[in-house]
Amino acid sequence: MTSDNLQKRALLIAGPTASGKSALAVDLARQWNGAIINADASQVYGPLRILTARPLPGEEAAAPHSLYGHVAGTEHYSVARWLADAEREIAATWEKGLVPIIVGGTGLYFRALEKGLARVPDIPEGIRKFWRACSGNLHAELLTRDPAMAARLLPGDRQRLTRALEVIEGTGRSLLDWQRDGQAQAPLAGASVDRIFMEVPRDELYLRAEQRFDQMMRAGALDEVRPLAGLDPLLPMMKAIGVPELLAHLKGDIDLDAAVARAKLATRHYIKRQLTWWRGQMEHWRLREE
RNA sequence: GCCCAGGUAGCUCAGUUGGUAGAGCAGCGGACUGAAAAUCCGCGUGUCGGUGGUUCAAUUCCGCCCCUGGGCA
Repeated sequence: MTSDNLQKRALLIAGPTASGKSALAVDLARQWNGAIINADASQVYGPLRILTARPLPGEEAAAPHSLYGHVAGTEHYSVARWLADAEREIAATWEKGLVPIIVGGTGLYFRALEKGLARVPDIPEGIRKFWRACSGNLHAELLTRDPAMAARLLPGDRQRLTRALEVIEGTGRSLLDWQRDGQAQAPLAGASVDRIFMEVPRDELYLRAEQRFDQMMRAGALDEVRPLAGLDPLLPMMKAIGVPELLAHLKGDIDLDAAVARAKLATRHYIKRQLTWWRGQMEHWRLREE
């Protein structure tokens, strides 16, 4: 029996943070004979077990889990790396005759999974570092090198301007052209896909997220963050909710209550952005009331 | 009880030499192609504590009352 003879299936579960995705994933993994694959950008980082609400060892034992905590905190993970990892895990899951259940809250990852991602060559490290460190007027720089791309970006959006600049310099072509070339990988093409978006009233979500942060504090979030103090604050892991806030407290800049309040606020803002993403980009998802 | 300082947006406050008011934060809406738990953009009518008076006009000036904080007794 080969996998070609079977209808390939996949289940996608998405939703804002604290909406109960992980628990549902485990339930469905048992029912469907599934294997859970993480689609949450921060949960990939090894050092952040508590603060990213990664599944507990007991939960991980209940069904196969992958792409959780498999990246070092000093690495620059990315959508492209995740997509490659996910593609590999999905294929391996199908090989074993299991149903991949992709669970997470990172909208961009799901977008890449379903619609693919432009195939842009790797940018030399030196070029990436240069633009990330550049403190000048990035929009003006881009305007002279790649006006078409500059026209699509706002002057304040340094992150996207940085990306556009490194691509035009590193490849000699506009990111716009790379994107127009079409999307390369689309691991789920040809598979039968079910999509679930966790629908929870916003007030309820905000409340749960705040309670969950208190639990994280009790579980030792401060100790989890303490060893990270010397790392480059520009590393993606260092921007995970709770990390900058708790580090600021450990440095003595703010008291603990203020740090906790800020982290909770950051979580609410994040939830709001997640809801906006799915409203705008993922209308084809079916809602599930939890 | 007396004196002083305040009572303006959900919160912290600014302001109007009298022509009914605006910042930050919160909140809300939006964008999103290799950092995405990231990065960015947009949205400000509220009995200006209450009530009487002066005035063409009061949130602004005056009287009284209520509330809050501080001080004196």
